[in-house]
Amino acid sequence: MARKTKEEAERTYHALLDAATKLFIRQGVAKTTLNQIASEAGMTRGAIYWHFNNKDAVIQALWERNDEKLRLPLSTMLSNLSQPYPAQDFCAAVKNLLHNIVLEPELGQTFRIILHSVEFTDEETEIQRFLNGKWLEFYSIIEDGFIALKQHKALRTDLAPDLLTHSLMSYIHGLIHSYLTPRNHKLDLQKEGDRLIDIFLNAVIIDQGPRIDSNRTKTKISKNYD
Amino acid sequence: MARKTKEEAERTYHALLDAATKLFIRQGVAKTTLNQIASEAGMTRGAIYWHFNNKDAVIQALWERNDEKLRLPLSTMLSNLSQPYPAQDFCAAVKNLLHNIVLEPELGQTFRIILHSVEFTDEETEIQRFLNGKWLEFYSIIEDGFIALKQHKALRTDLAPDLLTHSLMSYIHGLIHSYLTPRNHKLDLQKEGDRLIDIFLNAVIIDQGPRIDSNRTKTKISKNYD
DNA sequence: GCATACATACATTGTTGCATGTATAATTAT
DNA sequence: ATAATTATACATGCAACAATGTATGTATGC
Repeated sequence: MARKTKEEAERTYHALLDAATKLFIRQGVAKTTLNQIASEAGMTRGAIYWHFNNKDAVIQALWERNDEKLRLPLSTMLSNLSQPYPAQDFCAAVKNLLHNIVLEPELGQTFRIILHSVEFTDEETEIQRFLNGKWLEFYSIIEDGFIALKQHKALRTDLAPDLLTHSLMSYIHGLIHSYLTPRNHKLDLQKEGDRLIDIFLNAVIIDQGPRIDSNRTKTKISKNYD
Repeated sequence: MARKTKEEAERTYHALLDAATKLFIRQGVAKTTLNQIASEAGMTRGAIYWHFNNKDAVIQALWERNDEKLRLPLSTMLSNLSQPYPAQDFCAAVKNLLHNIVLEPELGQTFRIILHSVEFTDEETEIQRFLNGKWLEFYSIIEDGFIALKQHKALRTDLAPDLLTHSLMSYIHGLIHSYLTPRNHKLDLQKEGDRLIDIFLNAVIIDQGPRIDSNRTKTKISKNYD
């Protein structure tokens, strides 16, 4: 077929990723063939092999398309912890992360595909290496946040920042995973996300100057609920 | 070939599951063929198709073989919360769950396969339905524990038991996932598991009568490490 | 004698990767 | 400005393998 303009080519690129997302969500990565993806996008397999090397490269591109939607806000919010009560900002940054996933469908779907359909094996694959790199970026961002909190004496615990980072990331991972897993009894992250983050963070960080009881704290910290 | 005795047949059954575990961990479920599993176990595909219907059935059997190692201890511990300070037992039960995963390699490997290699799609597959059922069992066990704690006024928060259950399960899921994911910068669940559970549970449950500072609590609660 | 516990063989299907085709956009030369 | 050239953005076709499911064989335990 005829050559397209650069803009048209980019539109096909995104159409392919959209189609892949749709099919991956519906029937899984393993059961989705490159032919199906192409058809769903109104193309043939030639288009896919032009834009990507293989199916894993599609997944990788899927993440790269949504990466900065998550990383950028978190990074900027956590590196600008305001002075009187930095823990407030830290808390808000984490909540904002969940908000983004809940409010941006494409981001949520991409996250779901990554969480559920990428195998982590002992023989490290390329996409595995890629995702581990991305994970490490987030790890560093959050750890820096905890380190800053520690310097400002805003930590309630004596646990080391790296352990706190593992802990928080595990919690966030679990919450998102629970939210994105199709089950009858699902977690309503939209409604309860802020509260669930409050529970955890109240255990480790100090919200403002005076030590506050956790019952009263809850209403103080969460400004998004009444 | 000749027919085997029942004991021999059961040994092949387990040999097949062992082989599957080994290969799934090394190269992933998707890239592992039934032929490879059979060869690894010193059998042919005929043996697999005799014992299982397909690859998903192998995974399902893998979980069933390890299911009670997790569910039974948790269930018994959480349904027998001792009276003066039930939160202590609750905490111990959760820690014990992590201990089992850390100390029993087969259990950990099985968990890893389930976590990383089973796709959860919108078109619900059979193994998906199976695992969702298992998840619900654990959910109920833990929720019952929280309900009991609430009745004994051992909850520090006014959050509903179902939310607390989601929260704790997400956290545990995240911790285990982090521990079982091959990465350079991994979480040492063996060393830090108890501490990480303490952090979280101290935020929501009351350990014993008087309010205790979280620093001292750590050494009080964890009896398994010194 | 019947069911069991496999091995073996086969057919079928599908998917990947690549090679090739091709029409046009973009670029360069004149 | 226009012609020639080249790179682009796919479509199409093919070869090849590989994996699954199943059907059938078979020797033996029960």
